[in-house]
Order: sequence, then structure tokens, then C-alpha cells
Amino acid sequence: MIIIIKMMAVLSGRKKKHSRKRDEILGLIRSTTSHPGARWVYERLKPLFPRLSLGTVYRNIRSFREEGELASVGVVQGEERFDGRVQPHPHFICSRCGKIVDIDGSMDKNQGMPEGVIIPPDLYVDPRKTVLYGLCGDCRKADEKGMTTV
Amino acid sequence: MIIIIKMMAVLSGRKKKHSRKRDEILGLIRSTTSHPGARWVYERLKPLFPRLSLGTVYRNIRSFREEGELASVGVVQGEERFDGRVQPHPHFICSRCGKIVDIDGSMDKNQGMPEGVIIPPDLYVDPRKTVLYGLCGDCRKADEKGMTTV
DNA sequence: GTCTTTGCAAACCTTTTGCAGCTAT
DNA sequence: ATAGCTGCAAAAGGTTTGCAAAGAC
Repeated sequence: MIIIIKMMAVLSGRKKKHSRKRDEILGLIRSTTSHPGARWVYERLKPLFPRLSLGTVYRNIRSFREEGELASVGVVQGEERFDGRVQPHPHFICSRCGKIVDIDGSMDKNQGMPEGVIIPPDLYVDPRKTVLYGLCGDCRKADEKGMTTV
Repeated sequence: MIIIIKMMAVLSGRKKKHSRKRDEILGLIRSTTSHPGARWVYERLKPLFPRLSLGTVYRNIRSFREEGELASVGVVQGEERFDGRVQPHPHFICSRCGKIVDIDGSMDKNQGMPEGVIIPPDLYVDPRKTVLYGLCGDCRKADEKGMTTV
């Protein structure tokens, strides 16, 4: 019995005990497409676990990332944002409001760039990790009155 | 005379006095393609200006960015990196070592993505700001012995 | 002389960590 | 009983800011 548990632990790369909090942290990030940061997770889970601490959220997110159960999308406005959809895929980030959107479709021709773009030959580009920038729909609308181009 | 100077200030968006330190900070960032961070600039300029402080570097970089004389490439390994080449263009970032490489070529077909990639229609993508990820030449070599894929 | 820039240190923010107590096994 | 978890608070690391002194015009 103990041996079986240890084998499972080894196979899955974990030596972990059960933790309801950890389960909820991963579940919450997986349940949304908003690519949240640690604080967002903390604020949603705090009512459910009044004794939850930010350190626990950070610690668990970090270990999930190291185990490959979560991916980091990047740092937006000073805060690291995560993705529970673990298959690599491109993202769009709104330069104005920081919204992150998943981009779908195959990404395997010309290393993810259109013709005319010169990729230095020593670089290995993983097109599934490409990040596009621009303005999301909401920020475009807001822009029709103003004139700033971020 | 005074009026002319004030007009220039208004037109250029500045009301600034000359500062040798500021000049050197911008010049140094423009002189390299390494897309440095604030600390890199500080360490190079400190021997030249022994009384230089990090705050001055940060303050000037920030105002250059706001004036459009510098661009921010993004946060790599916790540090914000800048580009003195101010015309927007795509970048490559090595996921292993954080090296940043300029990508050249036109970027105007399909908003910078190959066919097969679905860009939600409400998004306005600026393909000149695209960031590619992967491994640089040096990190690929280092990888031929190991097996990790970042 | 007036207004900008700078040095210095403190403040800020996000993220990490040390440690003692708690929990799952 | 033995690890692994968590709360709490302190520490880190990068960036910003308040203020008085120094510098440009």
C-alpha cells in the first residue's frame, strides 16, 4: 500500500498530500479564460477559506507551474498572469487594459510568421508561445472618442 | 527669444533643461541592440558618473518612454527591458536566458500571423509588436547535451 | 532667481522564504 | 510519528517617490 502510494508519487512527479486549498487554486485557474494573476485567485478564494494567505496562493501556483499544470503567460502591468489551459498556444494582450485572449489555430508554417519576416537562422522559435499585442474590442471603442494610440 | 524657447518646449513636449546624464542614458540604450534594463545602464554609467544614482536612471528611462524616445520590450526574468530603436518591430525572447533579438521584415499580412491562425475579429493586432519565444543559438547548443525544453 | 534635475533613502508592490504550528497519511 | 502544508510576518528584488541640495538657464 505504502509502496503503491510512493510509486504514484514518483510517477506523477509529486510527493504531495491532499490539500483542499491547492485543489481549489488549480481548479479556479482552470475554470476561467481570463488568465488571472495570484491576487485575483486570492480574492476569489478568501471568502471560501477565510484563513487563506497570499503566500499559499503563490506557493501553489509556483509548484503547479513547475509541474507543468499551469503556464505563465507573462507579466502584465507588473503582475504575472497564468493560464490553466496547458497546451501551448499563442496569446493576445491588450496594450491598454491588459486583457489576455487565447489565440487558436495551427501555428506551424514559417515558424509562425508571415512571409517577409526574417527570423535569424540560429533562433528556434516556438510559434505556440507567440504573444500578439494590440487593442481589444472594448479599448478600440473607447478609442473612437479619444486619439491615443498605445 | 524666451518665447521661442518656450514654443520649442511645447512643440517637443518637453520643458526640460540640459542634463549630461540624461543624454548619456538615452545614448547608451540607443547604442546597443541588447535591449538592456535599468540596472545594466546604471552599471555602465556609474564609472563615468560616480555620483549617479539608480533613481536617476529609472526616472529618465521612464520619461523617455513617455515621450516615445524609448520603447519597452517587456519584463524578462523580473526586469523591464528597453529598446532604443523606436520604430515598432517584432522581438524574439529566449525562454532560457532572456536574450532579446530584433526581428526584421514587413509585418502586414494577416496581422502578422500565418494562415490557419484565428484572430478574434474584435481585436486589433499590431503585428509590429509581436513577441516570439523560443531558444537562442547558444541555448540550443547547451541543450544538445541536456534534454530540458523550456 | 526660478524651475528642473539629481542623490539619497524611504516607500511600494509583487513575489519569495523562514519558521512554528497544523494536517494528511 | 512522519512528512508535507499553511499562516504569518519578514525579506527580496525591481521600481517609484519625497525632499532638500545642486545645476541649468
